[in-house]
Formats: sequence, structure tokens, C-alpha cells
Amino acid sequence: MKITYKGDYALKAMLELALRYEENSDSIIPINEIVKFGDMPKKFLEQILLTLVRAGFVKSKRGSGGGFYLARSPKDITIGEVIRLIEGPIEPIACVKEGYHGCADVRTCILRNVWQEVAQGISVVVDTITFQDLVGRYKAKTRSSSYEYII
Amino acid sequence: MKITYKGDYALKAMLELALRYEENSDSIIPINEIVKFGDMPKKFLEQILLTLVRAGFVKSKRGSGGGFYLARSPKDITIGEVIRLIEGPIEPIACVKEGYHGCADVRTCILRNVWQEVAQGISVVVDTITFQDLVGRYKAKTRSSSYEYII
DNA sequence: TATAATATGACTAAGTTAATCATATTAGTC
DNA sequence: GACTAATATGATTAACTTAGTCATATTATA
Ligand code: FES
Ligand code: FES
Repeated sequence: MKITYKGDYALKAMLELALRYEENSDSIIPINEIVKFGDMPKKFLEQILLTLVRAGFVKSKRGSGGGFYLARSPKDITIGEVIRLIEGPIEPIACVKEGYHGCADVRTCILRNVWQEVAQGISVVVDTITFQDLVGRYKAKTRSSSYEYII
Repeated sequence: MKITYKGDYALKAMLELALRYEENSDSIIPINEIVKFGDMPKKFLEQILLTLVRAGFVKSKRGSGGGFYLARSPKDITIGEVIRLIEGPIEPIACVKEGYHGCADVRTCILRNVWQEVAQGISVVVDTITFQDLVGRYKAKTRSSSYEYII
């Protein structure tokens, strides 16, 4: 029932890329700008971005003037996809792990059913929110928070 | 997004106690029977039961003829309470941890909102299922699975 | 008093998390 | 073409968490 920093950083990085994608879908974002946006350790973020690249969410360009950018439109990527990539399955089940045989009789295991219901509850949220949605929420928030400053 | 063995074992132990509570609310269950029910390491289970005792879900009786039993009726204990005790808060949020200052401006942090929605999705499941419910489900399952054997 | 049980704290091995370090590679710029 | 600014990638590591074990104390009953 927890998200690791790795997942947190991955989502923030994707959000930054999505924000920039909205501005200009061709722009390439150097890692330093992503670091700045999310206040993340650069070297750790490199690893995470590499994972995102290999999974096909992000593309990278090497060399001077290089950086990262979204491989697909933010509206076609849900946060659930990224969470699953980084954190593994959302099912909070222990018994599927290697070397654990679970209940003597799986058919009588009601906990597994509970975990399935929990997973569904999580899925309803994370599999319906796209990064475009996040961008929208972000903009709404920053706008209203600017008002607060002014007023 | 995961349950540890500790949580898994705690729920199984509570379920066994709830099953026995239904039979006879005064009966005291020695730890060995709980171990047998859930196929759990005895010494580890002792730790877990101690936690459950201290939290007031379970009572223990020492000495020969001793063991464990539910402190309250199974219908008054939700699995969410036990999960929170063992696993901590259900919110899958990383930034509340010690020493992590989170986003520069918390008001613009939309991830926190997402985690709150996820927590709500989980809560709807785990905070509505009591151990009495689990007992009911368990009995229904074992009944139908017995049929399968007979047929 | 012997025995069967839980209570409790200390300890530990293995795995995971959150990084860092070192080095290679690539693509522009001068 | 050399230099430089960037990512790519693998190896390594410190800290923490998990999943236990070990040793011992305490208690209640027979
Ligand atoms: S806990 Fe997984 S089969 Fe029962
Ligand atoms: S990630 Fe928690 S305040 Fe933004």
C-alpha cells in the first residue's frame, strides 16, 4: 500500500515531460530541467528515465542538445501504466511470490478475493487518469494558487 | 501496493480466531492451532499476535491451556483496522516520510490528490469488510468446494 | 514442582530501496 | 577534427525493511 520514491519520481518526470509536450510536442527536455522540476537526484532519475525509455513511454536524444521527450501523447498514457512498470502489479497480494505456496486449498482462500477487490478499487483510479488529465489538474492548481498569492 | 507476509499472516490469524469465535466465543486457541491453520512460522506469528494483543484486537491467556482469542466480536473488526495496524496507512504516498520535503509548493502537488483518491478506493473495500464477513465468505467457499469434491 | 503455554527483547540473514560512481557513447559546436 | 555537453549503462553501495530465529522470562495449570 505504498509508492516508492522511484515511482514518485517517475510520475513527476512524466508529468514534466507531459507539460512540455503540451507547449511543444517536438521539444527535447534535458535531464537537468526535469531534475529541477521535481527536485530529484539526477543519477537516480537517469535510471528511472532509462526504464521509461525501454518501456516505450519516453524517447531520448543523445549528445549535446539532447534530452528526453514523450514517445506518445499524454492523453494516451495512464498513470496506471507507469505505476505498474515501476512498482509492479497493483494487486496487494503476498502469496504469488516465488517459493510461497499460499493456502493449503486455494479455493478456500478468501483473502485472495479481497485483494482482487482492492486491486479493482485502485485500478478504477489509476487506469482512468492520463497524463493529460494530470496536466489539466496541474494547470488548474497553479492558476488558482497564483490567485492566492495575488490576493 | 503490496501486502507483506506479516499482514497476510495477521489477517489469517484473525480469520482463524474469528472462525473459532463463531463456534464458541469463550474458546481459547493455542498458537499451534493458528500456525496449522495458516501454515505460518510460529515465532514470527508470536510477534504478530503480540502486536494484535497490544492493539486490543486479541486477548491472550498464558500458561498451560492458554492461547489467544478475539477481544471483540468479529462483526466489530474490519480488515482495514488490522491492515493499518500492521502495514501502516493505506495512502500510497511517499512524500509524507521523514526528511522528505515533497514538492516545492505543496498546493501545486497533484500527485498527492491522486494518492488520496487511490486511498479512498482501497478504503471502500477494506473498511467495509469485517471479519464476520470473511467468516461468511469462508464458510460459503468451503461448502461449495466440498461439493466439488463430492461431485 | 514440572510442564505447557505465551511474553518479550535481542539478534540476523536476505532482499529492497535509493542512491552513487565510473565509464562509454553520441551529437553538436568551434 | 577536437572539444564539449549531453545521455547510456553497468557496477557498486549504504541504509532500510522484511521475515524471520534465538534465548530467556513469565505465567498458569496439572
Ligand atoms: S493467501 Fe493466497 S491462496 Fe490463500
Ligand atoms: S509529492 Fe507530496 S507534496 Fe508533492
